Amino acid sequence: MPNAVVDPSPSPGPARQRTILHADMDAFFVSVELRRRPELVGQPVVVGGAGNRGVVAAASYDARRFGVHSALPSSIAKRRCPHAVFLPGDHRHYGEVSAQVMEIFGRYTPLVEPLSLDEAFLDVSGARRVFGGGRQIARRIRNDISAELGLGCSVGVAPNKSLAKLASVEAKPHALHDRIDPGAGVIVIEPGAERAFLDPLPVSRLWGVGPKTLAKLDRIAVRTVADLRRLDAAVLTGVLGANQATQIRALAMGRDDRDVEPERDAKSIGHEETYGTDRRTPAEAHTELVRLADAVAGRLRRAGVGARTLTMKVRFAEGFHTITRSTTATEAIDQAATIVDLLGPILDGIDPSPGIRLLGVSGSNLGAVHHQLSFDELAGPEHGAREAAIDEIRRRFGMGAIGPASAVRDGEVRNVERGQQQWGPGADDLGQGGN
DNA sequence: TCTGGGGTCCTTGTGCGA
DNA sequence: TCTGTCGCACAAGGACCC
Repeated sequence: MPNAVVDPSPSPGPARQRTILHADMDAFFVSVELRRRPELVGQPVVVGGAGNRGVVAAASYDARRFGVHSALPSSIAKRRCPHAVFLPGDHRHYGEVSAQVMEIFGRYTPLVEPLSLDEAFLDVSGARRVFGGGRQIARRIRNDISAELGLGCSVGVAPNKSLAKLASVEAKPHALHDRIDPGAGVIVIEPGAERAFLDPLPVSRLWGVGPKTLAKLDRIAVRTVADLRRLDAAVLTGVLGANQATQIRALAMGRDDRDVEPERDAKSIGHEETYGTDRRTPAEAHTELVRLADAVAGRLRRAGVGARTLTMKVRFAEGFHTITRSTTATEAIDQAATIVDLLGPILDGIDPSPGIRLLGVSGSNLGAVHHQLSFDELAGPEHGAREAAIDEIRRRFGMGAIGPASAVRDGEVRNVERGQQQWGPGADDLGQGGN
């Protein structure tokens, strides 16, 4: 089917009735794995980090029946469902399948805003005349994804993003004790039916209400969206602050005027790693910093940007305590050595002996890089030529082909690659102490 | 039971110049 | 010259999302 020809320009005026879809793949990572391994269909399957510090990325509905869900520590998941099959996950493959899913979305509207690999908002207001109403389009998308990719997808249809997202959750399959409820697949919230849909929902379902906010609301006996809507605005502001109070009150009323934004520039690029065993010496910590800086610099160059602000994150083993330290340079940076030069002294000021379980580096304040030659560089090879050569070698031979000398262990380059360790350290991370 | 990685956005505190 | 305050930028931390 050719790409849809629709008018992407938003009509002026608040009275315009929008039709927003939220499409969300069902147990995406697991479902993709089951396509490759059909013999596992019907069994509890978990994708995630299998190491002692890993978490569950996705659980099949058969695993969810045992109380296993995403973000659950893998150690607990194994206890709850010892016979589950654990798979390590394949971020690159999920990215490829995700692109196919997004291509299907794009057939119905150019206004597709991906939220992650497995979900997106679609503004189909301008596509209704060509493809039918929101429900019709939602069904067609589900059919396309099922027929072409063999995957399940749930879709919420509503006048705004927040409601569409809530509707897609309601449309999803549910794991019950004795069976799996397949769910409606598509749920439509018609204009005028917003409050009837919202009122009975628990407040925790609203965007922006996490564990902390939920606890605050619970203290003032606000448990459902109806409770929240009826609450005096001044009381809510007193509890949550003006900004958050205004925001979640609007959502509780069914109001959300955010547009679907197809293209959003990244605001930061970063990497972080949790180690299977803690790093306890300055030398170990420095080695990890070099690896992370190398990975972040590579991604900055690939994105064609540099970062002015560099932030280092350190999480200590004891108490899960985390600190961040940042520094802002006068110019945008995309070279690993410069990142190490800037963050190294900060790391040197932190005592690793209590045990560092996670180290992270990220760059923000992104912008164009204006390369300037220093005296050293004038004396040495052409500036940027070394990094360009490294990037080219990696493009042709893979990330492990070349890397910082300090990242070499047992004759292998231990580079950091995006998504490589998405769900925690592997069981084989033994640290470097004494190696 | 013990908590990943990649992000965004917000709040609060502080330093600084006008 | 001293003091207050306003706005801004930045740093750090926290909450939240998938």
